Amino acid sequence: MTYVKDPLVILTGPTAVGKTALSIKLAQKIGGEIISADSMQVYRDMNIGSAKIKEEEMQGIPHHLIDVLSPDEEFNVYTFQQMAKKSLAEIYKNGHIPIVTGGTGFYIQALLHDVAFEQEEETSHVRGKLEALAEEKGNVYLHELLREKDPVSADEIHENNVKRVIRALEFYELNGFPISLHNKEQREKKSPYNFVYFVLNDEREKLYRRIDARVDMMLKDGLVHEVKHLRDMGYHRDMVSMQGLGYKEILAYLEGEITLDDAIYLIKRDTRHFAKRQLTWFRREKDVIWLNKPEFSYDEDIMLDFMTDMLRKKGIL
RNA sequence: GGGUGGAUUCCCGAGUGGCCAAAGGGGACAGACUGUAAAUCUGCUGCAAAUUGCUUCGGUGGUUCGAAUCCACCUCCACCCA
Repeated sequence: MTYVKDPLVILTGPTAVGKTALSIKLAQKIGGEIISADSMQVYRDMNIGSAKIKEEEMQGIPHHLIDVLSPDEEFNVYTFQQMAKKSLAEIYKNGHIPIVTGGTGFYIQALLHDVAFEQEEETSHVRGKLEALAEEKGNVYLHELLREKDPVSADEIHENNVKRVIRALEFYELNGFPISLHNKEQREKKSPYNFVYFVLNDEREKLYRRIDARVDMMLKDGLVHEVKHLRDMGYHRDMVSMQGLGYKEILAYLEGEITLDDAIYLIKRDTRHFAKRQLTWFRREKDVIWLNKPEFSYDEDIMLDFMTDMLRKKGIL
C-alpha cells in the first residue's frame, strides 16, 4: 500500500508582486481554496494598509485566515500553524486543493514542514522579565547569559538582536533545553505534504515601482482614515497588528511625531526593504519554483499553464 | 556691479597640510531568521592583477617632501548690499 501525501500548493513572492490576482486565477483553474499566509490580513478592520483582497475580487473562491482576528489579538507562527492546519482539513474534506498565498515565509515554512512547537504557557511572564533585564543590563549582558545556557544559539544570534536572544533564553527557561537543539531537529524534517512551492517575482526595479505606486494608492483610498479609525477604537502601537507597515508610520503621523510626507516616504522605503527580506528568505528555501514574470512575458495565462504543468508532474492534478 | 558663504565619494554631511579612499547618517546591494516575522538583526558600498597599486573631494594652474585641506584665477549656487 502506498501512502499518498496530501497536496499543497504554495504561491508566494515579495509584497506587491501580484500574488493575489494570480492566486484567484489558479484557484479557479484547479479547484482550489486559498489559505492566506499573511500576518496582517488576519486582522479585521485593517483592509487598506494590508492590501487585503476585496470580497468581489475573491470571485467566490473560499479564503481562509482573512479577517479572523481583531487587531488587539496576538498572532504568531504557532497560532497561524494551528489555524492553517484546521483550514487544510476542511479543504481536503471539500475535495479541493489548498493554495497557500501570502508573503510571510516564516509562516509558510512552519506549515509546510509541520514544524513542531513545544507546548508553552500562554501567558509567559518570562519574556517580560527578560525584556526588563535587557533594558536594565544591556544587550551584551543578556547575550552572555544566553552563552551560559545555550552556547550554540549564542554563536548564531548576534548580541544586538535582543528579540531573538530573549526568545532563545525564554525557550530554554520554559522547556529546559536549548532552542538550538530544537531548531536543529526541526530543520531536518521533511515536509509531510506533496507540495509545489511557487515564488512569483519580477525585476527589482519594476517591483519597487509597484510598491511606490501601491502606497500612493493606499493613501488615496483612505489609509489615514483607516488608521485614525483603528486608533479611535483604542488600538495602539504596542499591539502586534499595529506594527504592520503603513500602520505604525501613519500612527506616528497622527501623533504629530512626523509629517505625512515623512510617513509616506518611510512606508515606501520600509516596504521595499521588506520585499528584499522576503526575497532573501525565498532564495534560501529549498525546492522553490521561481516564476519570474519577464520570463513569461508578463502573460498570466502562459504562467498558469506552466504552473498547472508542474502540478501535473507532481501528481497534484 | 560690490560683499560674504559655499561646491566632498549615489544622496545628505563631517573633515581645514601627512594618521584620508576620506567620520556619521540615508539609500542601494547582500545575508541571518523555527511562538512579536509587515518584526528583529548583521554585513557591505571608488577601481583593480587587491595586506599592494591606481583614480577621486567644482575646474585649471601653483606653493610644499606631501594638498580634500594653503594660494591665484575661472565656473556654478546661496544670501546680503546696490
